Amino acid sequence: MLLMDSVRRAGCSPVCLDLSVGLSPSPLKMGAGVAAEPGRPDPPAGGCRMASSIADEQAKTLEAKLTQVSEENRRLTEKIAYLYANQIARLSPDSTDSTHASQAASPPPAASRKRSRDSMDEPPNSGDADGSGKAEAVESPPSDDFEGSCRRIKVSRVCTRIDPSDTTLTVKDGYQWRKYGQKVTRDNPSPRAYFRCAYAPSCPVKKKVQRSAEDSSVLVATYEGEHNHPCPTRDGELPSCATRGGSVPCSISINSSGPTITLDLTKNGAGGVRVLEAAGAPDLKKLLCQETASAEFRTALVEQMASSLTRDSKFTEALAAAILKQLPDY
DNA sequence: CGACTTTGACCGGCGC
DNA sequence: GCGCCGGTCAAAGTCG
Repeated sequence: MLLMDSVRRAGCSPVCLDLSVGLSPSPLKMGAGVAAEPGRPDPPAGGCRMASSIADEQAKTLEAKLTQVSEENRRLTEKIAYLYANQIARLSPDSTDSTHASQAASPPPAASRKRSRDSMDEPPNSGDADGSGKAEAVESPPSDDFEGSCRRIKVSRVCTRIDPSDTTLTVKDGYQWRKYGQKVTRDNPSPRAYFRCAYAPSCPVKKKVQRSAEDSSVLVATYEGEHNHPCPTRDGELPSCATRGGSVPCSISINSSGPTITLDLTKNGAGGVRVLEAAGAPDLKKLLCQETASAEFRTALVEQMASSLTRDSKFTEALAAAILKQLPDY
Protein backbone atom coordinates (compact mmCIF):
# COMPACT_ATOMS: atom_id res chain seq x y z
CA MET A 1 0.00 0.00 0.00
CA LEU A 2 2.85 2.31 0.80
CA LEU A 3 4.40 1.57 -2.53
CA MET A 4 1.13 2.07 -4.30
CA ASP A 5 0.67 5.37 -2.58
CA SER A 6 4.13 6.58 -3.43
CA VAL A 7 3.84 5.43 -6.99
CA ARG A 8 0.56 7.27 -7.26
CA ARG A 9 2.08 10.38 -5.77
CA ALA A 10 4.93 10.10 -8.24
CA GLY A 11 2.40 10.30 -11.03
CA CYS A 12 2.81 6.74 -12.21
CA SER A 13 -0.03 4.62 -13.41
CA PRO A 14 -1.34 2.07 -10.97
CA VAL A 15 -1.36 -0.38 -13.86
CA CYS A 16 2.28 -1.05 -13.00
CA LEU A 17 1.26 -2.96 -9.94
CA ASP A 18 2.77 -6.42 -9.94
CA LEU A 19 0.40 -8.83 -8.28
CA SER A 20 2.44 -11.99 -8.34
CA VAL A 21 1.00 -12.86 -5.00
CA GLY A 22 1.92 -16.30 -3.82
CA LEU A 23 3.32 -17.34 -7.16
CA SER A 24 6.89 -16.54 -6.39
CA PRO A 25 9.13 -17.49 -3.50
CA SER A 26 8.29 -14.12 -2.05
CA PRO A 27 4.81 -14.64 -0.72
CA LEU A 28 3.46 -11.17 -1.17
CA LYS A 29 5.06 -8.99 -3.68
CA MET A 30 3.58 -5.67 -4.52
CA GLY A 31 5.65 -3.17 -6.28
CA ALA A 32 6.12 -1.01 -9.30
CA GLY A 33 6.14 -2.66 -12.67
CA VAL A 34 9.90 -2.52 -13.07
CA ALA A 35 10.21 -4.95 -10.24
CA ALA A 36 8.77 -7.60 -12.50
CA GLU A 37 9.94 -11.15 -12.14
CA PRO A 38 12.62 -12.51 -14.42
CA GLY A 39 11.17 -13.76 -17.62
CA ARG A 40 8.16 -11.59 -17.42
CA PRO A 41 7.61 -9.03 -20.13
CA ASP A 42 8.67 -5.49 -19.55
CA PRO A 43 6.15 -3.18 -18.06
CA PRO A 44 3.67 -1.90 -20.53
CA ALA A 45 4.47 1.25 -22.43
CA GLY A 46 3.73 4.28 -20.33
CA GLY A 47 4.98 2.56 -17.22
CA CYS A 48 7.04 4.20 -14.51
CA ARG A 49 10.33 5.58 -15.59
CA MET A 50 11.16 6.63 -12.09
CA ALA A 51 10.21 3.27 -10.70
CA SER A 52 13.75 2.07 -10.12
CA SER A 53 14.72 4.99 -7.93
CA ILE A 54 11.34 4.93 -6.28
CA ALA A 55 11.77 1.25 -5.50
CA ASP A 56 15.12 1.99 -3.85
CA GLU A 57 13.60 4.80 -1.94
CA GLN A 58 10.69 2.68 -0.86
CA ALA A 59 12.98 -0.14 0.18
CA LYS A 60 14.72 2.25 2.51
CA THR A 61 11.43 3.60 3.76
CA LEU A 62 10.13 0.12 4.43
CA GLU A 63 13.33 -0.87 6.12
CA ALA A 64 13.10 2.15 8.39
CA LYS A 65 9.47 1.38 9.03
CA LEU A 66 10.27 -2.22 9.85
CA THR A 67 12.87 -1.10 12.36
CA GLN A 68 10.42 1.34 13.86
CA VAL A 69 7.65 -1.21 14.10
CA SER A 70 9.98 -3.78 15.59
CA GLU A 71 11.02 -1.26 18.17
CA GLU A 72 7.39 -0.41 18.90
CA ASN A 73 6.56 -4.08 19.18
CA ARG A 74 9.39 -4.64 21.61
CA ARG A 75 8.36 -1.62 23.63
CA LEU A 76 4.72 -2.75 23.81
CA THR A 77 5.72 -6.25 24.80
CA GLU A 78 7.85 -4.91 27.59
CA LYS A 79 5.09 -2.57 28.72
CA ILE A 80 2.44 -5.31 28.81
CA ALA A 81 4.81 -7.62 30.66
CA TYR A 82 5.53 -4.85 33.13
CA LEU A 83 1.84 -4.03 33.66
CA TYR A 84 0.96 -7.68 33.97
CA ALA A 85 3.68 -8.30 36.52
CA ASN A 86 2.53 -5.29 38.51
CA GLN A 87 -1.07 -6.45 38.50
CA ILE A 88 -0.14 -9.94 39.60
CA ALA A 89 1.95 -8.54 42.40
CA ARG A 90 -0.85 -6.26 43.48
CA LEU A 91 -3.64 -8.81 43.26
CA SER A 92 -1.82 -11.54 45.10
CA PRO A 93 0.82 -10.03 47.31
CA ASP A 94 1.59 -13.44 48.76
CA SER A 95 1.52 -15.26 45.47
CA THR A 96 4.63 -17.20 45.95
CA ASP A 97 5.18 -20.93 45.71
CA SER A 98 4.89 -21.18 49.44
CA THR A 99 1.23 -20.21 49.27
CA HIS A 100 0.31 -23.55 47.82
CA ALA A 101 0.73 -25.33 51.09
CA SER A 102 -1.16 -22.74 53.06
CA GLN A 103 -3.89 -22.64 50.48
CA ALA A 104 -4.83 -26.20 51.23
CA ALA A 105 -5.15 -25.50 54.90
CA SER A 106 -6.80 -22.10 54.76
CA PRO A 107 -7.87 -20.65 51.47
CA PRO A 108 -6.96 -17.00 51.06
CA PRO A 109 -10.00 -14.82 51.69
CA ALA A 110 -9.44 -12.84 48.52
CA ALA A 111 -9.52 -15.94 46.38
CA SER A 112 -12.97 -16.17 44.92
CA ARG A 113 -14.90 -19.37 45.03
CA LYS A 114 -14.95 -19.46 41.31
CA ARG A 115 -11.22 -19.25 41.05
CA SER A 116 -10.69 -22.20 43.27
CA ARG A 117 -13.27 -24.08 41.29
CA ASP A 118 -11.48 -23.36 38.09
CA SER A 119 -8.35 -24.98 39.31
CA MET A 120 -10.40 -27.82 40.69
CA ASP A 121 -11.95 -28.49 37.32
CA GLU A 122 -8.67 -29.30 35.80
CA PRO A 123 -8.94 -32.61 33.99
CA PRO A 124 -6.73 -35.43 35.24
CA ASN A 125 -4.57 -35.29 32.17
CA SER A 126 -4.30 -31.58 32.09
CA GLY A 127 -0.58 -31.87 31.91
CA ASP A 128 -1.42 -31.76 28.27
CA ALA A 129 -2.20 -28.15 28.63
CA ASP A 130 1.43 -27.26 28.41
CA GLY A 131 1.78 -29.38 25.35
CA SER A 132 4.16 -31.78 26.97
CA GLY A 133 1.72 -34.37 28.16
CA LYS A 134 0.37 -37.42 26.46
CA ALA A 135 -2.78 -37.19 24.48
CA GLU A 136 -4.57 -39.94 26.30
CA ALA A 137 -7.39 -39.01 28.63
CA VAL A 138 -6.50 -41.68 31.11
CA GLU A 139 -7.85 -41.22 34.58
CA SER A 140 -4.98 -40.87 36.92
CA PRO A 141 -5.14 -40.55 40.66
CA PRO A 142 -4.51 -37.11 42.01
CA SER A 143 -0.87 -36.53 42.48
CA ASP A 144 0.51 -36.09 45.92
CA ASP A 145 2.57 -33.36 44.45
CA PHE A 146 0.47 -30.32 45.16
CA GLU A 147 2.48 -28.28 42.73
CA GLY A 148 1.53 -30.64 39.96
CA SER A 149 -2.10 -30.76 40.84
CA CYS A 150 -2.27 -27.01 40.89
CA ARG A 151 -0.96 -26.62 37.37
CA ARG A 152 -3.46 -24.52 35.48
CA ILE A 153 -5.14 -25.64 32.35
CA LYS A 154 -5.09 -23.26 29.46
CA VAL A 155 -8.22 -21.14 29.55
CA SER A 156 -9.17 -18.71 26.86
CA ARG A 157 -12.24 -16.72 26.09
CA VAL A 158 -13.73 -15.71 22.78
CA CYS A 159 -16.48 -13.14 22.61
CA THR A 160 -18.81 -13.45 19.67
CA ARG A 161 -21.33 -10.96 18.43
CA ILE A 162 -24.58 -12.64 17.47
CA ASP A 163 -28.08 -11.77 16.49
CA PRO A 164 -29.85 -11.01 19.78
CA SER A 165 -32.81 -13.05 18.58
CA ASP A 166 -30.58 -16.07 18.10
CA THR A 167 -31.22 -18.29 21.08
CA THR A 168 -28.79 -21.04 20.14
CA LEU A 169 -25.65 -21.03 22.21
CA THR A 170 -23.40 -22.06 19.37
CA VAL A 171 -20.07 -20.60 18.39
CA LYS A 172 -18.70 -21.89 15.13
CA ASP A 173 -15.01 -22.35 15.66
CA GLY A 174 -14.35 -25.27 13.36
CA TYR A 175 -14.29 -27.93 16.01
CA GLN A 176 -17.03 -30.42 16.68
CA TRP A 177 -18.67 -30.10 20.06
CA ARG A 178 -21.10 -32.20 21.98
CA LYS A 179 -23.35 -30.48 24.42
CA TYR A 180 -23.55 -32.25 27.73
CA GLY A 181 -25.28 -29.79 29.95
CA GLN A 182 -26.92 -26.45 30.40
CA LYS A 183 -27.35 -24.44 33.55
CA VAL A 184 -28.66 -21.10 34.60
CA THR A 185 -26.02 -19.42 36.68
CA ARG A 186 -26.58 -16.95 39.41
CA ASP A 187 -24.75 -14.00 37.92
CA ASN A 188 -26.37 -14.22 34.52
CA PRO A 189 -30.03 -14.69 33.56
CA SER A 190 -29.14 -16.47 30.34
CA PRO A 191 -28.24 -20.15 30.54
CA ARG A 192 -24.72 -21.45 30.22
CA ALA A 193 -24.13 -24.36 27.87
CA TYR A 194 -21.41 -26.94 28.42
CA PHE A 195 -19.68 -28.63 25.52
CA ARG A 196 -17.04 -31.29 25.11
CA CYS A 197 -14.90 -31.77 22.05
CA ALA A 198 -16.67 -34.45 20.04
CA TYR A 199 -14.04 -34.88 17.36
CA ALA A 200 -11.67 -36.98 19.44
CA PRO A 201 -13.00 -38.94 22.42
CA SER A 202 -9.75 -38.45 24.26
CA CYS A 203 -9.66 -34.71 23.71
CA PRO A 204 -9.85 -32.99 27.10
CA VAL A 205 -11.07 -29.65 25.83
CA LYS A 206 -14.29 -28.24 27.21
CA LYS A 207 -16.19 -25.18 26.21
CA LYS A 208 -18.68 -23.08 28.09
CA VAL A 209 -20.90 -20.73 26.16
CA GLN A 210 -23.04 -18.05 27.70
CA ARG A 211 -24.47 -14.74 26.68
CA SER A 212 -22.78 -11.77 28.22
CA ALA A 213 -24.68 -10.42 31.19
CA GLU A 214 -24.03 -6.86 30.02
CA ASP A 215 -24.76 -7.32 26.34
CA SER A 216 -27.09 -10.11 25.31
CA SER A 217 -25.88 -9.86 21.73
CA VAL A 218 -22.47 -11.06 22.79
CA LEU A 219 -21.72 -14.73 23.31
CA VAL A 220 -18.83 -15.52 25.56
CA ALA A 221 -17.19 -18.88 24.88
CA THR A 222 -14.72 -20.12 27.44
CA TYR A 223 -12.34 -22.82 26.30
CA GLU A 224 -10.57 -24.99 28.82
CA GLY A 225 -7.63 -27.10 27.84
CA GLU A 226 -5.99 -27.69 24.52
CA HIS A 227 -7.01 -29.95 21.68
CA ASN A 228 -4.79 -32.97 21.24
CA HIS A 229 -5.75 -33.35 17.62
CA PRO A 230 -5.73 -31.20 14.52
CA CYS A 231 -8.71 -29.05 13.73
CA PRO A 232 -11.20 -31.04 11.65
CA THR A 233 -11.83 -28.06 9.39
CA ARG A 234 -9.55 -25.35 8.19
CA ASP A 235 -12.04 -22.79 9.36
CA GLY A 236 -11.34 -23.83 12.84
CA GLU A 237 -7.71 -22.98 12.85
CA LEU A 238 -8.78 -19.70 14.28
CA PRO A 239 -12.11 -18.33 15.23
CA SER A 240 -12.82 -16.81 11.91
CA CYS A 241 -14.35 -13.45 11.27
CA ALA A 242 -15.24 -14.79 7.84
CA THR A 243 -17.49 -17.44 9.25
CA ARG A 244 -20.75 -17.33 7.44
CA GLY A 245 -24.22 -18.17 8.59
CA GLY A 246 -23.20 -18.27 12.16
CA SER A 247 -21.91 -16.22 14.96
CA VAL A 248 -18.84 -14.20 14.25
CA PRO A 249 -16.11 -14.08 16.82
CA CYS A 250 -15.10 -10.48 17.07
CA SER A 251 -12.81 -10.33 20.01
CA ILE A 252 -10.14 -12.23 21.77
CA SER A 253 -9.11 -12.63 25.32
CA ILE A 254 -5.67 -12.79 26.70
CA ASN A 255 -5.73 -15.06 29.60
CA SER A 256 -5.23 -17.26 31.61
CA SER A 257 -3.81 -17.55 35.05
CA GLY A 258 -3.78 -13.80 35.37
CA PRO A 259 -6.25 -11.03 34.67
CA THR A 260 -8.37 -11.61 31.59
CA ILE A 261 -8.04 -8.93 28.96
CA THR A 262 -10.68 -8.88 26.23
CA LEU A 263 -9.94 -6.93 23.08
CA ASP A 264 -12.70 -6.03 20.64
CA LEU A 265 -11.34 -6.19 17.12
CA THR A 266 -14.35 -4.86 15.29
CA LYS A 267 -16.30 -2.32 17.20
CA ASN A 268 -14.13 0.69 16.87
CA GLY A 269 -15.11 2.41 13.70
CA ALA A 270 -11.85 4.32 13.68
CA GLY A 271 -10.05 1.09 13.05
CA GLY A 272 -8.64 0.83 16.50
CA VAL A 273 -8.93 -1.77 19.17
CA ARG A 274 -11.24 -1.46 22.13
CA VAL A 275 -10.59 -3.04 25.46
CA LEU A 276 -13.87 -4.72 26.36
CA GLU A 277 -12.79 -5.75 29.77
CA ALA A 278 -9.85 -6.61 31.92
CA ALA A 279 -11.35 -8.92 34.47
CA GLY A 280 -9.82 -8.55 37.86
CA ALA A 281 -7.69 -5.63 36.84
CA PRO A 282 -9.57 -2.36 36.36
CA ASP A 283 -6.38 -0.35 36.38
CA LEU A 284 -4.94 -2.58 33.75
CA LYS A 285 -7.98 -1.93 31.59
CA LYS A 286 -7.49 1.81 31.90
CA LEU A 287 -3.86 1.55 30.95
CA LEU A 288 -4.57 -0.77 28.07
CA CYS A 289 -7.31 1.52 26.80
CA GLN A 290 -4.79 4.33 26.62
CA GLU A 291 -2.25 2.10 25.01
CA THR A 292 -4.53 0.54 22.40
CA ALA A 293 -5.91 3.95 21.47
CA SER A 294 -2.49 5.04 20.35
CA ALA A 295 -1.59 5.20 16.70
CA GLU A 296 1.54 3.22 17.42
CA PHE A 297 -0.43 0.33 18.80
CA ARG A 298 -2.77 0.27 15.82
CA THR A 299 0.10 0.40 13.41
CA ALA A 300 1.91 -2.37 15.20
CA LEU A 301 -1.23 -4.50 15.32
CA VAL A 302 -1.94 -4.04 11.64
CA GLU A 303 1.67 -4.78 10.78
CA GLN A 304 1.61 -7.93 12.82
CA MET A 305 -1.65 -9.13 11.31
CA ALA A 306 -0.43 -8.39 7.81
CA SER A 307 2.80 -10.17 8.54
CA SER A 308 0.99 -13.24 9.84
CA LEU A 309 -1.28 -13.36 6.82
CA THR A 310 1.45 -12.89 4.24
CA ARG A 311 3.55 -15.60 5.84
CA ASP A 312 0.69 -18.04 5.36
CA SER A 313 1.19 -19.56 1.93
CA LYS A 314 -2.37 -20.86 1.89
CA PHE A 315 -3.66 -17.36 2.39
CA THR A 316 -1.49 -15.90 -0.33
CA GLU A 317 -2.45 -18.66 -2.74
CA ALA A 318 -6.12 -18.07 -2.07
CA LEU A 319 -5.61 -14.33 -2.46
CA ALA A 320 -3.75 -14.82 -5.72
CA ALA A 321 -6.53 -17.05 -7.02
CA ALA A 322 -9.14 -14.49 -6.04
CA ILE A 323 -7.22 -11.67 -7.72
CA LEU A 324 -6.60 -13.67 -10.87
CA LYS A 325 -10.31 -14.34 -11.09
CA GLN A 326 -10.96 -10.62 -11.20
CA LEU A 327 -8.35 -9.89 -13.84
CA PRO A 328 -9.19 -10.10 -17.54
CA ASP A 329 -7.26 -12.78 -19.43
CA TYR A 330 -4.04 -11.55 -20.95
C1' DC B 1 -31.61 -46.33 14.11
C1' DG B 2 -27.74 -43.85 15.51
C1' DA B 3 -26.20 -39.40 16.82
C1' DC B 4 -27.17 -35.51 19.13
C1' DT B 5 -29.80 -32.39 22.37
C1' DT B 6 -32.54 -31.47 26.36
C1' DT B 7 -33.29 -31.29 31.10
C1' DG B 8 -33.96 -32.82 35.77
C1' DA B 9 -31.21 -35.25 39.11
C1' DC B 10 -27.10 -35.78 41.31
C1' DC B 11 -22.46 -34.66 43.20
C1' DG B 12 -19.00 -32.23 45.62
C1' DG B 13 -16.98 -27.86 47.23
C1' DC B 14 -17.77 -23.90 49.83
C1' DG B 15 -19.82 -20.35 52.96
C1' DC B 16 -22.56 -19.54 56.83
C1' DG C 1 -24.91 -29.59 59.13
C1' DC C 2 -27.42 -27.25 55.78
C1' DG C 3 -28.18 -24.84 51.71
C1' DC C 4 -26.28 -22.73 47.62
C1' DC C 5 -23.94 -23.15 43.48
C1' DG C 6 -21.43 -24.75 39.39
C1' DG C 7 -20.50 -28.72 36.94
C1' DT C 8 -21.65 -33.36 35.27
C1' DC C 9 -24.50 -37.41 34.41
C1' DA C 10 -27.84 -39.96 32.06
C1' DA C 11 -32.49 -41.04 30.58
C1' DA C 12 -35.77 -39.33 27.49
C1' DG C 13 -36.73 -36.84 23.49
C1' DT C 14 -35.63 -35.16 18.80
C1' DC C 15 -33.74 -35.18 14.32
C1' DG C 16 -31.97 -36.66 9.90
